[in-house]
Amino acid sequence: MNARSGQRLARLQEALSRGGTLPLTEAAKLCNVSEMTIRRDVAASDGSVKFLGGHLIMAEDPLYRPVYNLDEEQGSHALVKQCLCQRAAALIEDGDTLFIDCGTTLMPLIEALDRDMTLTVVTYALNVGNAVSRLPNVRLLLLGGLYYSSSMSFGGDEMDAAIRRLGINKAFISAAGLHAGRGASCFHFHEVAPKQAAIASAMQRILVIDDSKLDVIRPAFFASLDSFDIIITNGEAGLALQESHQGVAAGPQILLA
Amino acid sequence: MNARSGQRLARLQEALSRGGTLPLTEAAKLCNVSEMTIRRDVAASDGSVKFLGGHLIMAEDPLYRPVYNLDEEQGSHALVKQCLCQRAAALIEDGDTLFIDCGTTLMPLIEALDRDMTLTVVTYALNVGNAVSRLPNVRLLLLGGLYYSSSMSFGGDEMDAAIRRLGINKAFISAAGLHAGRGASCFHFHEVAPKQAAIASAMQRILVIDDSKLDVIRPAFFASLDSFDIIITNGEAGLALQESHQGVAAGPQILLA
DNA sequence: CAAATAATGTTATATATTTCACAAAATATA
DNA sequence: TATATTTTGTGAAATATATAACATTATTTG
Repeated sequence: MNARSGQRLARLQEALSRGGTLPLTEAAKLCNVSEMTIRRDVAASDGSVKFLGGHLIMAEDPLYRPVYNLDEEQGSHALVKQCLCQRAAALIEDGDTLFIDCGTTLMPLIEALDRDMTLTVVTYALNVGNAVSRLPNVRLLLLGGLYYSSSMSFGGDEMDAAIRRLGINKAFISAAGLHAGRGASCFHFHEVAPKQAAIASAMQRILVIDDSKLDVIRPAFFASLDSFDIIITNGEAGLALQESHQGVAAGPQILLA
Repeated sequence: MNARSGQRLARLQEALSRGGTLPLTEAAKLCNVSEMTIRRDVAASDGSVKFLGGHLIMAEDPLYRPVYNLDEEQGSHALVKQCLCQRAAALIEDGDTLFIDCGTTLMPLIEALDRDMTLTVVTYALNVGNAVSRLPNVRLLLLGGLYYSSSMSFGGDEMDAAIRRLGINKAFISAAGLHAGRGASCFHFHEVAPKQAAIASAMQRILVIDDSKLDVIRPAFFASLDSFDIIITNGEAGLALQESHQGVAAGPQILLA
């Protein structure tokens, strides 16, 4: 990078500082040089500006960008989770206050929310918070605390009490395992308190869990099967669960997506 | 434009709502459809999203941009803010517990953090939380509550007490205005409590503010000039402030970046 | 001022993206 | 259930963009 190149880059950055894009042809005119020279300038720069389709744009710092994860875990079961969440979203009514649990299972639920409904979402998950923060008609209550990157969620002593103070209509709970006898379990112990608090204080408790997690046990148990009003699942194992609960008055309603 | 197309577009707009670009391949995966379908959706849309070099971007039309976009503010003084934050980062020591205020001013501070230091960061800002959540050596304490999209931060009754319980070494505070007589002010009233709590409980209070905000008054005052130990600023107005505090024993130390 | 070096411009080539036309699938309608 | 309609997927052709090699123009330096 030479002396003039730096000056040109500064000029281009200024032009881009308001956002938007600058066509390469415009950039070349602006600096009174050829398009090739602009290309070379950008290539030699620190990466603050870059090319995209013949236009210059400000490079977005990945550090600033919220985690919008379509991670590996989600990838394989993405379709299933989407189906489960569509079923779950149908339960939501205008004005509801929802609790949305951490993990990737319930992310499609946020996408499936009716944009015209006025809702309040309570969560202790950063990924959920990020997604919900973009929805204009949804009030977001993020329960903070110490961040656990393994589950992209927060934990802390006051969380339990904070959740119990809230009037939650519907609690959408996720789990890493569900066993007919032992109940629902998760990987991380800090999730237990908020999950239990949500189950305890919500009017309606809905477990959303795909069939790969049925008949599975994970280190931290947090609720019995009967703690839930509705369990939304799928597959063979889901059908088996549904049939075993046929006619049982007290237990949860099993919905297959 | 058909019914599903609208849903997909809404999802894509959400993914793009904070700026940045989304590769067509990612967009297709996100919606579980082919790239061609995404192309058709975008073509049939009202123009709020468009293509550029195989990536989706938000159209620069201000009509479609978020009502109150902090990104714009960030761009304009990005270079200045980076300098200020570099100066600020030099004050940080291994093992420190830092309070980082909301807004865009202190975002470059996160970038400037020494990756080898073990730190704890306390914040009530979602954008700060997102950025810090990616740093492996930094413990993140995000103070949650009701989300205010205008400042990308949280507010709530318990925040004040929560902050006062913490042992904060250094509080990095931002402001929308600083006036020699009236002190520091910000736009949003919900920021007052956490800012004041941080100032009250921190060992060292550092105000980071660019010169465009000097001699400016904003609706919510939160601290007098003397509340700060260090003020990091720049420019002519910064120099004037520094000279007026020359030899004053009690007041804050003014650093120019 | 001429040789050497650096910077820029031009052209051709390689690569990627966009468009188009049609086939396949899904959905709606009779 | 069969038929029409809509929606989506695929691959080839057209277009645009990115890269690389070399020619040209400035700039420096002895």
